[in-house]
Amino acid sequence: MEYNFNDIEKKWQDKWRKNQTYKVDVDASKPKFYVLDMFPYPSGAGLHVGHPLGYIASDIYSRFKRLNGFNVLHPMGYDAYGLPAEQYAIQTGQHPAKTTEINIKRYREQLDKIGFSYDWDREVRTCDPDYYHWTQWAFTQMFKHYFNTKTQKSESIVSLIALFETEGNVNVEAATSQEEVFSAEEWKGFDNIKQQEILLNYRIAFLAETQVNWCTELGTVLANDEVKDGVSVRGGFQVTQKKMKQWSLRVSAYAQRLLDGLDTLDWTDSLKEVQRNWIGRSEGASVNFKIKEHADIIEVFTTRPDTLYGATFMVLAPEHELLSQITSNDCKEKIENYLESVKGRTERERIADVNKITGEFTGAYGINPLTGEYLPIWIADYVLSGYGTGAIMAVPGHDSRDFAFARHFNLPIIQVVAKEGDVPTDPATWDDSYDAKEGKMINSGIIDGLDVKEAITKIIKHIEDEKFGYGKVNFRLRDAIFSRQRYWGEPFPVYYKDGLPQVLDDDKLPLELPEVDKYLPTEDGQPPLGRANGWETENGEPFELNTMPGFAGSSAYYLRYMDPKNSKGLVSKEANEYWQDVDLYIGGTEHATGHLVYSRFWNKFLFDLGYVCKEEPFKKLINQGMIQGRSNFVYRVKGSNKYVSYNLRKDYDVTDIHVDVNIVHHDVLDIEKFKNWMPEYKNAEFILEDGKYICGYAVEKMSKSMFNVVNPDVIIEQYGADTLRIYEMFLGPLEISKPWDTSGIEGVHRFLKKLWRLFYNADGKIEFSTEKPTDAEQKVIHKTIKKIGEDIEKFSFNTSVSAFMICVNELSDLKCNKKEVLEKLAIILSPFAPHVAEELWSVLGNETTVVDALFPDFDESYLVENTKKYPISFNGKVRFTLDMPTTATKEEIEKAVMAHEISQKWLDGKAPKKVIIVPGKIVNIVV
RNA sequence: GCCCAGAUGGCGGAAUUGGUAGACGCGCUGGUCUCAAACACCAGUGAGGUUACACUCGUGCCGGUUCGAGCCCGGCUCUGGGUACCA
Repeated sequence: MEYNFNDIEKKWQDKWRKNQTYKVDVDASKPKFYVLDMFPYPSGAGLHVGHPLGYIASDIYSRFKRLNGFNVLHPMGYDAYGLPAEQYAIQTGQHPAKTTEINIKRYREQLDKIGFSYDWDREVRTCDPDYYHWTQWAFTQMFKHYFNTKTQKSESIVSLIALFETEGNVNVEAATSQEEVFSAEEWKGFDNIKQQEILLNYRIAFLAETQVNWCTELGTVLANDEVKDGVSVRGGFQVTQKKMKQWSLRVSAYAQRLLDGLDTLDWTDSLKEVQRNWIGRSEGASVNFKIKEHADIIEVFTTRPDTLYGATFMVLAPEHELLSQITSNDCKEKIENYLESVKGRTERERIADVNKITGEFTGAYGINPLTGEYLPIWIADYVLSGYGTGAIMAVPGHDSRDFAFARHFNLPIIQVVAKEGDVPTDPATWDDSYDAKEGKMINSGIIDGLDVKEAITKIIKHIEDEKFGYGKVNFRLRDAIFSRQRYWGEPFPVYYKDGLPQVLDDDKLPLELPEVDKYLPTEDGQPPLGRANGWETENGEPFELNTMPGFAGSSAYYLRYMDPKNSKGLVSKEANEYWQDVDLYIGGTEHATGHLVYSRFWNKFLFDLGYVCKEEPFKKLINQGMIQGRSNFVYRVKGSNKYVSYNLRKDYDVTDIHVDVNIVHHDVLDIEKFKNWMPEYKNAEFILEDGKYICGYAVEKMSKSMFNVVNPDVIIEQYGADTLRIYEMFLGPLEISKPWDTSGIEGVHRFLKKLWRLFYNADGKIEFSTEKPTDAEQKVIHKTIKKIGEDIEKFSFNTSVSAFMICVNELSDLKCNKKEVLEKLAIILSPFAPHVAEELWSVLGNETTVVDALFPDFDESYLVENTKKYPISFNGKVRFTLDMPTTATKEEIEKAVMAHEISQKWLDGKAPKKVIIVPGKIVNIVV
């Protein structure tokens, strides 16, 4: 029998399905292992060969763990809500649920062909009411809790109300936007509306005014990356900054815990670093500045309170709330002009434009609390309203942005820190500020002469004693805006009573997404849900019109997989306590900040409430690299329909044209296929080299427009899923980006055919021997078992594939057909090539599936070498090799080396200066 | 700008973490088989050099440490990714 991969793969996929080979359940008799892929958004384009890379890696690891006796949870599902489906719905009128369903079906067909070991009974879809029931439920829980900063935990809003009733909010330490202080008596005196407004300031899920990029034409809020040059990327419509009531999640409350948790995780340092930067903890002080001739106070956050004596001006964000009150009459016009000029710019644009220094003087002065000096107050868009207090004290001597600003507007610069050993110089002569946090304080009153660290401690104490500020830790991490003006997302389980939001009771969940006539905003600018008929409670209270964002459904899906059919809760206690957390999570780097911050937050919240037993959801995480496309080009001679081959193109004036990589083989163009590819090439003429048309190539993003997309289905049809799986791994290290070039796949395919011939003789008959393997055969297989086991644990799958090739090459050379050896080979190969391994395992006479076999142990005794080929080098250059017994002593080795004739040549009669012998490694002789 | 990762044959990539650079595969060259092709198999393949050896050079660039550096240290160049005036 030939290696007929199509039949074999279909046969085993059917059997696995029929026998429910990959179904898993809680099983206390076995240790658990949870392997998770980042679930995909099912796009209309289907999968290309880049997508399954991570899935194949995780599948190999899952199968390996199962062979080692673990009960492996390895599920898959779909992140089914998303913008493309909604856009398509707007264009075609088709319900996004319908197109999503079609896309999912296509994804499933493609995934099934690759032979994954997913337990499909556990599939989840974020758009399924049985699933988003629990997304909505989690939201209602967030509505019903607040974050106690003293205990660093989320606690019930009911307990908060009890506190208010006994002592007001004076002693409450909470993550809140509430500023007004009230007593118990006052609280009791407030009416229900006032009380609800106050509570909203404490809830983890809260409604707040937020600055958003509003696009009137599209009737929606846009993300920063959907806006460019003040207009929407899609459509080019005007975008303005607008304040809107939006649901937000108080993610920032968890900033410290999100930071601390990183230390417990087995993630790469670079990924942890990205998260740390995103959370952005900084220590410093909050300082209050009085304003000349005004009662108001400007609160400022600084990480350098030590430089307070060096502050020479202040800067407010253009959005600062005190701006209109403090602006002097003669400056009003200029300030308004300035505000007009920055209005259209998004935060990202303001930040990105480093070279353009803009700002305007308000006419007001702050008062330095230490010196009583007047500091002119400016506004500038380099100060952001979303960070700190939206106001800074500017210390141009020791902050490079302040320095640039001071230079540009001719503001004074004072030196207050001098580098150890340096004499103070005139800042007017400086090219840049001195930002380093080291040196001695000068010109600094009570902290003069101290070094920076001491100065910070002392000045904070002073600020606190004098009551114009306090030491403070600030975070960059902001609360997550949770409202979207879209149709295709989870509806909020929220209705409005007297204009105030209330959440639905648990027994009213899920609140299902209603039908609408069009997927567009209403005429008066309401979100699409404004079109739904009867979108209100039984009592006529209107439901929320916004829907939830993409990250809502992906924040707890790993928990749902543990218990996907549970109608009583997100996950049962039993299932959660068994599966606990994700042992291995594989996905792309693009989720390094968004998804991985939000789901950690979500999980910590559920942990506080006692619904999950682990505080961190993803123990180990690996980012797979991107598969890039490898594009091919043809070269058209300008002004003609003639195409010149790659190496001849220099003699002509040519245009590079992308050509479909699927009609190019080893960079040779299939001319007939090219002529039929598009009508314009029908009558193309060619200038060939050696009778062939050679194409050029380039590594680019894999995309339709580059004609370099390769579909896994096509590869599978031609070479089989096992070849695809192995080739994807063989391309290079998992974490690294690398180009896809179908050319190399034949080597992998040849390897599988060669493997097949170890089992089948020249007549195509299965033939194996039950005799004991020879030592040479044992050595080959045991060496491979060892290498494969180690490589899989290191996720070094490309080197495992080489090891398999070497193993098959060596067994072929030995003409080995011993059952004992072949059987072990089938098992260790099965995670990589499950179909062919299963087939070969079964033809050896096994009745059970190879999936349930035991990964063989290797026997060290077969691996012992008794001779070592020593490289003998002179002055570090290898001149010859010498076989010595591994037991040889240094003295014996030296004697043998010195006696060798080539040594005599290199010694040239001289005595060696030094002889270095590392037993088992090398010999080096210094002459 | 900052952070992270990387740079090794014609190509994808190996290298036990300081010890024979280029495993494995692709491609290419020659050969066997075949009427021919495909498949398969065998041999060769970093550059220079030689009939063949010998030998010389060689892991982005410059310098250093070491008996010995692709790997460690200092400085630079380039590429990819992330991030963004975060006070």
